[in-house]
Parts: sequence; C-alpha cells; structure tokens
Amino acid sequence: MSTKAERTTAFITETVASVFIKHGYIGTSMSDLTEATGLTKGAIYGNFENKEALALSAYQYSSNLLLTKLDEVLSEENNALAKLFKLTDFYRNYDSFTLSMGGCPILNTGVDAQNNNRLLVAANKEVIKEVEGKIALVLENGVKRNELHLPVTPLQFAKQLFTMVQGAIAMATMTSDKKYLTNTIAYLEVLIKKELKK
Amino acid sequence: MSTKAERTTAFITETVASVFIKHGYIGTSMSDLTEATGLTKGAIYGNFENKEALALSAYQYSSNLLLTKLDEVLSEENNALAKLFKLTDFYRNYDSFTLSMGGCPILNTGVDAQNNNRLLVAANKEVIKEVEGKIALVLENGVKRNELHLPVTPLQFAKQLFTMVQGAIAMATMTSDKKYLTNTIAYLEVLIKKELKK
DNA sequence: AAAATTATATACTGTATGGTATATACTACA
DNA sequence: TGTAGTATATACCATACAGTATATAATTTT
Repeated sequence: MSTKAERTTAFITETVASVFIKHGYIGTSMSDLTEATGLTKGAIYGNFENKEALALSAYQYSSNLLLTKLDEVLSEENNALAKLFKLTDFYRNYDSFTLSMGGCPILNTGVDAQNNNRLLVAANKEVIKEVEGKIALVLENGVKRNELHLPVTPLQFAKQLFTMVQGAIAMATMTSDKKYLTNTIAYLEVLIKKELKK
Repeated sequence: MSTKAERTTAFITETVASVFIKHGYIGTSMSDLTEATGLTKGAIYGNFENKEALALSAYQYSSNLLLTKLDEVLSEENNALAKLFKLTDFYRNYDSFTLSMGGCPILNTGVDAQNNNRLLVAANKEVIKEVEGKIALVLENGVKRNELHLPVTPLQFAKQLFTMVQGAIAMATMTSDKKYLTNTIAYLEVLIKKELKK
C-alpha cells in the first residue's frame, strides 16, 4: 500500500486538476489551490516544487483520465466501424464527461497555455498526438481486416475526424449550447456510414 | 477631426487588443498594458473606468476587425457559391490574418474568459451569432436565387460549416500546425461542391 | 511504545497586482 | 498668446501573489 505522503500528493493532484482547467494556469492562484484542497501552502509546497510542477502533474492526471476513457470506449467492440460508433457515442455526451474535470483538458489547456506556459503546451501537443494515434489505429486495423475502406490515410482521416469533434467541443463550450456537439456527431455518423462502410 | 483625447482612447484600445487576446483577461496585467502602449496608468485610467471596461473595448475592436473583414470577403463576389469559396480562401490563411491580432479573438477570448469574465463571454457569443448569420445569409440568398441547394436550413449549414472551421483553428493553434487549416478547408471545398452545387 | 523521520501548519518574505489622489504638462479655444 | 480646461505622469494606496523558513504535528521504523 502507498504511504500517507504518496496519497496526499495524489489527492492534491486530483483535486486541483479541475481548478487549473477551469481558470487556466495564470488564472489559478495558490490560494485557489489551498481552498480547493483544504490544505495549506506548506502541504502543497512540501509535495510539489512549485506551481508549474503542480499544474503539469494536474494536467497529466486530467489528460490521462481522457486517454484511459478513450481506450475503454474503443475496446468495447471488436469491429472497427462499431468502435467508431462507440467513439461518436462517447463524444455526443462529452460535456457531461468533462463536467467534473472543469472542461475539456485539451481545449482549455491548449488555448489558455498557448502564450503562458510552454511545458503545458508541449504536454498538450503530445496528448493530441496520442488521441489521433488511437483513432488512426482503429482505422488501420479496420482496413487490414477488410472491415472498411478509407479515402485517405488512417492518420489523415483520424486528424480530420478529431478536428471536427474538437470544433464541436469548442463551439459548445463557447456558446454553452450542446447542440453543436449533437449535430456534429450526427454529421460524423452519417459521414462514417457513407465514406467508410464497405 | 477627432480630439487628441479621442485618438488616445482609440490608440489604447487598438494597442492592447492583441495583448488581451494573447494572454487572456486575467493573464494581462496593467503593467503589460502600460508597457504595450508606452503610456502610464494615469493615462489609461483617464480613458477607461477599469481593466474590464478596457478589455471589453479591446475585444469589440478585435472582433470588429474580423466581422468587417468577413463582410469584405463575402462582398467580393455576387454568386453564393463564389462567395463561399472566397470565405474558404480567407480561412485557409486565417493564421496570418490573426497573427497581428494575437490569435483568433473568438477562440482565445471564448475559451479564456469562460470561467473568468461573463461580459467577454456574452460579447463573444454575440459575435459567433453574427458570423453564423453572415454565412447563413449567403446561403439563404443562394437558395432564393436558385444558385445552390441545401440539405438542411441555411443557419444549420452555416453553424456546421463554422464549427468545422473553428475546429481547424483550434487544432492549428494548439499544435502550431497549419495543416489542420489547409486540410479542413480542402475538405470543406469538396463538401461545398458535392453538397451545394446544383 | 519511543525515537527518528517526515509531513503539514504557521508566520513571514519581497514583489506585483488593480486602482486612486494629486501634481504637472499639454491642448484647445478665446 | 494667454488661460481655462483637460489629459497624462507621478507617487502612493491596500491587497494578493508565489514562494520560504521554521515550528509543530503526524507517521514510520525500530
């Protein structure tokens, strides 16, 4: 079993993750973090070197939740097309998935940190690559197993798909209107049926 | 001609606009603004009630640059389809258009202000509506003049189009990779030819 | 259970923050 | 050109910021 200290470190990371996503790196103050955790600065600085290290740890925790969930969603089915529809299903209600996270970690961190924190930007780029890679892998295996055909390379199609999803997330976030998500997902499902189905 | 004071007010607004878009509302300090303008706090607070009023004025200036440009782009041609291709042409190099603005005012302000400034969020929602309205109007007139046909309502198609564009902007911004823009625009141009062309 | 170790709380840095009161410099009109 | 009015600069608030030194409390290990 883990030591008390390790559990405290994890507790801080998990607790502040949504605060950083909500208010951004600069927008989050140390007092926001002591308030959220119920701990003091001494406790926080005893577990993390500084605010930036904590923000990075928090981002890794949040993005990992997303990446793990995607793995889970994409492993529910065997057929590539079925996997893709599980994926669209997941993103149709992405707003409720990200509610407890404080928003979409990729979008919020990616935009907020752009001109403020290079480490977070770099980490976010890596996560985007991973997501695209997961989708591309599904497509690639689908082609190999002759379950679908693609108009472009797997990675290219994955990028295009994720771009549309991310656009829907951005619009839904900015307007507080879930319809952007539902409509885009509906469009994507038609697109998958039309373009990929053999 | 305008008075010196009016010109100073305009100068401050125009100068700080990109700073606010780059660093966000909270991420922008008064000293950032005095540095950018070369003026002192006395000058700034003599022209604006507070930081929030200045940020709002700056956002209105930035978003107006975009809205005006869109009007310009959409008035270059008469035919609806030609107008749409002028629009995709514009967004293909949107990154260079927004370079001097400090980024995309809609995306950056929309995401940054989400949990920090209600006024900016409201203003941004309004701008999104206006952009969608402009695109929808082109589509609507195109249908009326029998220049194209639509699978859905003009506003619905406009929203879907803008969502994809905004997704490309978000991805290009977060990854510093322009290909998201060029590829999405290429996709949209094919889509317009396939779906709307009579 | 006691001692050694580690983790957290308290109290405190120096600096930066948004904002203001007032003095000084400039502008615009007579 | 002189002067009233206005705009900007300076000097200053009180507060909040990230971060630290040290004291106290809790946890391990023996």
